[in-house]
Amino acid sequence: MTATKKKYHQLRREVIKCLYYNNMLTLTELSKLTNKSLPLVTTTVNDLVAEGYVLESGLAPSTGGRRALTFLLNQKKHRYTIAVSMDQLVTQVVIYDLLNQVQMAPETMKLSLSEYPNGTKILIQFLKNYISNSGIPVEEILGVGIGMPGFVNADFGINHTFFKVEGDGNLRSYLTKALGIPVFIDNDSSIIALAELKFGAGKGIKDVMVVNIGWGIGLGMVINGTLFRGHSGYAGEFSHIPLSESNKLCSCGKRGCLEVDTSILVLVDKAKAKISSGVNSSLEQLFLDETKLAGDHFLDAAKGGDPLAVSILSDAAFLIGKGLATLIHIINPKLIVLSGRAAVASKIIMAPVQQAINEFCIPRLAEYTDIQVSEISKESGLLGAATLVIENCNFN
Amino acid sequence: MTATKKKYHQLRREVIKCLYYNNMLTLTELSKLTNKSLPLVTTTVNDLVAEGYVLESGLAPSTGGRRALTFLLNQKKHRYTIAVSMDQLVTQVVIYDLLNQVQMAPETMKLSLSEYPNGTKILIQFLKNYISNSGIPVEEILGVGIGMPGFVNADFGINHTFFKVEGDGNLRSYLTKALGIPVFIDNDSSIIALAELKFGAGKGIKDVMVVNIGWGIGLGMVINGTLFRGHSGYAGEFSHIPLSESNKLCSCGKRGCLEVDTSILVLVDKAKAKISSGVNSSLEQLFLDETKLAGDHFLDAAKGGDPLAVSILSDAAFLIGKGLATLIHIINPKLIVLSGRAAVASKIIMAPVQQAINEFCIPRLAEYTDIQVSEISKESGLLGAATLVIENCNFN
DNA sequence: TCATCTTTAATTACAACGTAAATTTTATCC
DNA sequence: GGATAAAATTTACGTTGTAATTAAAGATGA
Repeated sequence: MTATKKKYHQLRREVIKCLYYNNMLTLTELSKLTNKSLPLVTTTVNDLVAEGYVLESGLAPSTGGRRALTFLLNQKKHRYTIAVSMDQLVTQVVIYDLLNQVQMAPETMKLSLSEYPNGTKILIQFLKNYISNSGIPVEEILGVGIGMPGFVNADFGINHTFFKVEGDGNLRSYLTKALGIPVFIDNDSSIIALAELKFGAGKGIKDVMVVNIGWGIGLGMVINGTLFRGHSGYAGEFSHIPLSESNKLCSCGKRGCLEVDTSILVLVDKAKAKISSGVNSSLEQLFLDETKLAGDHFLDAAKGGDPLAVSILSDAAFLIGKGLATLIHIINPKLIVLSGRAAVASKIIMAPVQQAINEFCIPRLAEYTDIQVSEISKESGLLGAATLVIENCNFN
Repeated sequence: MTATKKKYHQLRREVIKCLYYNNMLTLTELSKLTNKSLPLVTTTVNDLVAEGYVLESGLAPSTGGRRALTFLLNQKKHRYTIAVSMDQLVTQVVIYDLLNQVQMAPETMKLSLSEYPNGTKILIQFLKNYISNSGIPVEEILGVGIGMPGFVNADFGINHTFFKVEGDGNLRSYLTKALGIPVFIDNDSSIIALAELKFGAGKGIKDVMVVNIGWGIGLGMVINGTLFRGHSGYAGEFSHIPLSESNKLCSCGKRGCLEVDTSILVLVDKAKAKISSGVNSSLEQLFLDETKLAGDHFLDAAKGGDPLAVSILSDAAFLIGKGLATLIHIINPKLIVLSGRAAVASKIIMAPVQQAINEFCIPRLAEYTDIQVSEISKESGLLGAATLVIENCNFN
């Protein structure tokens, strides 16, 4: 392909992405978002309309002069993304169209990554079933985006922690081959940060830190408006910074890691210990119901005001706040978003986090960083995975 | 000025900067460095040669084909930078030409920023004298670059900690007016990072952290190849992260700050306390000589192997290493450079820093980050200040 | 030692792109 | 309802980039 043609395809992709993130745009807006001239954007959009990728969608409301034509992505072009969101215990999949509308009810599977270190085949079968049940032809699927825990190098497509594969160790190419669809993988916390950046509280903000409070503590970093991964792809290893005074041994082999005192799994253990030592709590009953994960029971109880759960969660949130104080000192971000499973208990988390920041941050720094709880935490794993596909696929 | 002319001037400036950083370049190299086409770079360089800014400098050694013409900046164009490097106690100034060759012996002045909170006038007089003694006409001076401690917003030209000025509080415009030369200011640690990025160990590396170990502990961050300042300009407040177990109160009002146990001023106090409690040390004699700062005596003693100084400095370095472990977890940089006054005692510092990193870092992360002691620490404050001018002036 | 081939630089021609002026369309004001 | 103002398109032209061409140097081999 000639250099000129490559450039053209690049702009074509940029235009599609802009419409994906912003739904409906005028030519002037597209020109500004892509940093390309209006004449060039105009011809590119015309081509995309002719191809069927983009639809003309009536006139924009007047802003005092001639009304602009608006454009949006065409659902009837039948291009879909498969979004997969994994955590330590649960894997979820859904299929979206280009407007991020769900095409088939999401499916969930329990898959404990530490129990099934070679769960790759289970994952493949799960995805194959889901895709074939959807009835959507493979050639209409742009790609499969997967957010997963572990040390993931997104560029090379390797997960150094889970889903080890034989040969070159390249999980992405292995899955791509197995499914017959382009697969893109990234760390779950990076994926959540991507979702916040494009669709959530971080939209349009340059420096955003997204904390993923779940079975572990993760951090996705947005710096200068793009996902920051560090020199070798492992930036944001927030959960193992030396911080806590606790002496408990972490899975990483060190003591004092943030994760040891703040992951929801640990909080559940703490609650169980308290209960068996005689403390009364609604959790005692809830934990008997095994149709739901203990961690989710715990969060429900905290949200419902159970004193034990609230107390344990508050303590953890305070420690996380202390970690965030360090982050604020180093990065000076505009915004910190609290997300992940624990975000449902937003009211209980916010106060101690803010309190810790007040206590451990220089006031001048603290005042420049907003703290928010994610409003899209329940779907951000899937939305981010879909975004990963859009960012990387070819739109052929 | 039309948009076209602006673009032309931008490329002109880019070419001059590239030659400033790389000394001697061919047209092909310039084209790659500026991301501009060869024809365009060729005409731009020809214009610069005609103007006298750039000199043709013979043929490059052959690489197997036709030999390329090389170009370098023309000293005889008579354009100079004034570089000012300030710390809490000492201010230094020098005048460079475009090849960073010293035009007049540097001058040093003791100026304690905390004792003279309004030292602005002293600084102005000092610089005026130096400039007039140099005999270089003002119109040949491209600008004055100043690296100074404090919360500095380089874009707005404001120092929120020192040198407060009346009115709009804009130190840069105040100094520019007083000196009649464009002035550019930045935080001293950012300046040192800039110097490492352009002339030191960080050359060509994308993610570099530069630690400034001096009267305090500073951090200059290079992320994605450029100086990172954070959302409101205060990124890298490394010295006040909650870390140490010490209970000493920091100047910032908190306890446990890194600075409380690691700044050279504190180390001197520790040494003095030990000496008066009866410990023998060569420092006892050295501290009597007041022609040199106590901190420098301390570093000399450590470098010379004095057991007391070595022991105190090693302990501090270990704590700094613990802080760096946090930094590595969050940023995952390619390189950490240890610089500042303490860099002269590199051999004593390196071992405990590395030890702390081994102890507090996940091995996978630690192995991806190199630690080095700066080789240009003695002049990096001045070099960086000159660079600040080159980065921001107009070359008229 | 000279001719030819290979490699890299510099130049040139042409196509792509951006800028800014001109034109069109719409809304608002009188 | 017409004049005016504002904003969106279109057009024309100048700048920039791409790629082919020419030039210059070294390498190779008879």
